[in-house]
This record gives sequence, structure tokens and C-alpha cells, in this order.
Amino acid sequence: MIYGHQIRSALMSMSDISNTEGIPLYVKIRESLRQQIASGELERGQKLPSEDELATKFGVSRMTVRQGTSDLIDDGLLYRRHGVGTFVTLPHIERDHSRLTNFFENSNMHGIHAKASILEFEVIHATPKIAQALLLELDEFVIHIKTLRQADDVMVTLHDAYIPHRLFSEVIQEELPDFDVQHLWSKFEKKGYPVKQAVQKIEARLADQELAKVMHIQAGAPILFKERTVYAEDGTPVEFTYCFNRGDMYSLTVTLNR
Amino acid sequence: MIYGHQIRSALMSMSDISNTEGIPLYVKIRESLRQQIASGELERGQKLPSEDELATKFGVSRMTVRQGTSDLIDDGLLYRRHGVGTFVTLPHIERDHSRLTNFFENSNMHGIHAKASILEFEVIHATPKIAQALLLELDEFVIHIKTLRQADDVMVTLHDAYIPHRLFSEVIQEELPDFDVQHLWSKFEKKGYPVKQAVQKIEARLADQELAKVMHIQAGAPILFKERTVYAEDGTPVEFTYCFNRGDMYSLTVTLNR
DNA sequence: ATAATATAGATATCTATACGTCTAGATGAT
DNA sequence: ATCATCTAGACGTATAGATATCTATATTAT
Repeated sequence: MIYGHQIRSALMSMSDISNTEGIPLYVKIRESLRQQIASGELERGQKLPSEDELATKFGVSRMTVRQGTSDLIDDGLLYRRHGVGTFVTLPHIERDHSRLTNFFENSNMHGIHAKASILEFEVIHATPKIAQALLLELDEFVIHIKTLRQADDVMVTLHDAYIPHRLFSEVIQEELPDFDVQHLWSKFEKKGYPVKQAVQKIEARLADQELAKVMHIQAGAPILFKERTVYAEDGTPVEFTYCFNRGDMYSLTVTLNR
Repeated sequence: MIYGHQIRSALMSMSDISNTEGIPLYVKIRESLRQQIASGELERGQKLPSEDELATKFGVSRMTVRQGTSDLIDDGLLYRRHGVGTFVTLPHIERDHSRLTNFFENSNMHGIHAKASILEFEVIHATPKIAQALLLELDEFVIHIKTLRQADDVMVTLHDAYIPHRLFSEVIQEELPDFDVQHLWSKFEKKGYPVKQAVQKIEARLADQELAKVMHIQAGAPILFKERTVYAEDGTPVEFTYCFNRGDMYSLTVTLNR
């Protein structure tokens, strides 16, 4: 479930009492509960009032309460036990860790200053591997953007992105020196391909001579290698990347559910 | 949403016409649609009949249809566009890749012969790090199980698991030589702590002398290092592990959503 | 031609109600 | 005491509406 902007709107309406119109009831209920959990008003492990009680308290029907709590269950903040009740989970696992973000969003979230310099920017034929990942024919063109990325002025990642030229040809119309790598995904969205999902393969490797030279590290240093395909809402692959991360500077945290 | 056994039951009832009782309508609808997508009867990118039409066709109410399709949307097989319709996604991203599995389940799924030999089995005091991860006091005991794991007779992983002794003391009652590492999680479940979620931090490292010796690899070889905390349904941490995977033999695939 | 407007169809939200199923605890029989 | 049974409460499933909102398309006005 995706409800980023709804969260913001509803949170807004917590401090600012005005303008609660237009926000669905189940979103208000969800965020009210989320806030009660965050503030400790609802303690960890505690049983919530029954769905009937909550429905009465919020002045809505039971199904609406369930719609709100279901979202929080997906987020891992609540869990239900059939015939018993709905409870607040103990240590509130941060679901955010499993949310798809790009380098810049992630850096911003953690107060890190991110910067990218473009090393290459070209239109090339898709290699077999790239064509397969992006569901392209072998002779089709892709835009290749190679960037070197810094977090707080430390070089951490060499990044090779490949984008279907057929879908995003306007991208290359922009003037190069100031090309905005940071908001590539919003360009996808504007063209009707909002980023929805990514599948990434992660490996541990060693830096070879070439990579070591570019990233100013020693050959043989550990590299967290990531191969990622990014998909839009409708399942269209919009971006394929090779990603070489400095092993001593970069770690990846993911949350998995059963 | 968790519905493993429901899937099996509903699929059963596809081939075997009997015994569709007890299976919720929305599960039948969900699996019917899933099967139609898998078989290609519903083509990729295609628009589904409207919710009203589906409701009529299946002879249920519209809300029940939505309950079924919502599950498939969470799985990434469908997506909705407000005011337009519900569609089949293009390349069916395998949601399974982001599902929490253990080494043995994962091996079985891929037809790999998995084996584990126990190197150490002891009860020790929790270290600060382990205590923090498992929400224990510093003087509490944990069960430490160190195993060496093979996939198709190749050594791939050195695995250090730490389990709260307070919760799972019976585990150490079993006779050691045949201790069943494979079904540790079902032991958790039997004690009322079904495994639900895991948070794992992934890094690229180099094998040191000690690790190289145990795993029969070269010192300085790439290691995919994983630090994982496993949580039960109610958020109780049930297992903390250090996991050293051979970089050249092991890769990790995860799916992230936005 | 272009822009504003109306409309039909589809999903989004929500209600009120009903019955099913599960769990924990009380009750009662052995 | 122990075990089976009953029961109240809570979540699970399902219905049949109603209204809101969004999108694409057709229509109309400029």
C-alpha cells in the first residue's frame, strides 16, 4: 500500500485542526493510532480496544476501523490474533528500511550530504543482459549514465544506470553539465511511469584495478555489488543499474516478511 | 498478508473439485485470478473486467472482489488506476524474493541440497550487542549455535545464531549429535512465537585468517556479511545471527517497494 | 482549432448488518 | 484434580447498498 502523501496530509491535520476535509476517515484513524503508538499513549504489547469499541469511539463503522488498522498491520506496528484482539507490536520494526529509495532520498533521510558527478552520458545499444532486464530488443537504444557518488564528500559508489531511450528520450535533451541525476525518478513519473518496485541482486566482490583507480581505493578492497532493475507501477522496467559500493563505507539494511 | 496454507487449499480445490467448503470466497477469487494470470488467460497489461462485472460473474459482492484483488495487488500481480480500471502488471515481479526464508527453505525451493554441521553449541551470557538486538538484560543467557552450511556439498556459509535461553530453554534438552537446526523456526512457532519478520544489515567484507581456515577459502576473499535479527509475530526478537557467506558462491536477491 | 464543460464508467470510501470461527475462561461432570 | 462443554467476546468473512472522486471521452462554446 502506498500512502506517502496521505500521511503528510493527515499529520498536518493533527497539529493544524483545519482542513481535515478530503482526508479519508480510515487514514485519519490510521494516523491517529500511529501517533498514539509513537507517543507511547498506546504501549507496546498492549491490546487495542476491540474493533467495535474503536468504531464507536471514532464514530465510524467497523469496516472503516479495519481498513485503518490493516495498514498498520502491513507496516508491522500492529498484529491481530483471531478471537483475541489487536495488539501493538513490541519493538516497532522500521518498515522504512524495506522501502525503495534512491541514493539521494536515502541520504536526505539520514542527514547526509549527497553529491553525484557525471562521468559518462551516452546513448548506446542495449547489451543482451540490459535488453533482457529492460524487456527491450537487442538493437534498441538505452541511455547510459555513469556517475560517481559522494556521501559527505566521501566517494562511496560508482553507479551505472541504463534507461530505455524509447520511453525517456527527452532526458537527453537537457544540457549536460547541469543534468539533474537526483530527480530522475520524478522524470519517469511525469512520463506516466511512477517508480513502484525494484528487484536487486546483491553480491560481495573485490575491487579490480580499474574500479580502484576511479574510486580511489585499493585493488582487492571489498565491494558491495548491486544489480538492480527498477519497475514502474504497471510493471514496465524503467531503469537497470550496476552499483559498486565501497564495502567499508556502505551497508544495506532490508526488512523481510514471512 | 500471510496466506500460504490458504493458497495450497484453494489450489487443491482447482484440480480436485471437492472440498471447496471452508475456503473463503475472496481466497477462491484471488486464486482463480492468479491462475488465470499464470496461464496467460489474462494477458499482461490487460484490463480486468470492472469490479462490478467481476462481482456479478463470481456471484459475490463488490467488496469481496476487492478483498481478493487487493491481495494480488500486494503481490505485485495487479495494479489499480483510480477511475480507470484494474490491470495485470507486465513482467510479474516475483514477490517471493522478498519473503523471509531460512537457508534450508531457500535451498529446497531451488532444488539445492542443503546440509549443516554444528561446530559449537553452548549457553553463554549475551554480549552487549546481542543483548540489545534480542532485548535482553546483559546478564541473561543465550543459546549459541555455530554451524557450517553446505549447498550441494560446497561450503558457503558460516552461521552464528543466538537465541534467548529464557524463551527457548527446551531447545538445549535435545541430544546434540542429531540436533535439528533445520526446523529451529518451527520450534519457535510451537512455543507461541511464529517467525514473522527479519531486519538484516548486509555488508561486503574480506575473509580474515580464521574465517578462511574454517571455510577453506583464501584470506582476503570476498565475504557477504549479514547481521540479522528475526522477530516473531508480536515483535519479540527470537534470533540474532551473524552470517558469513562466500562472496563467489552466494548472492542475495531482494524486492523493494515504494 | 482550442478550451471549457458535461458525462459515463471505474475505482475509492463508507455504512449498517449478519453470521462464522476462534480463543480464553467459566462452568460442570467425572 | 482433570477433562469436556459452554459461553462471551473478538476478529474473519460477506452482503447490499450509497456517495465521492477520478479519468477518459464526447460535446459544446469560444
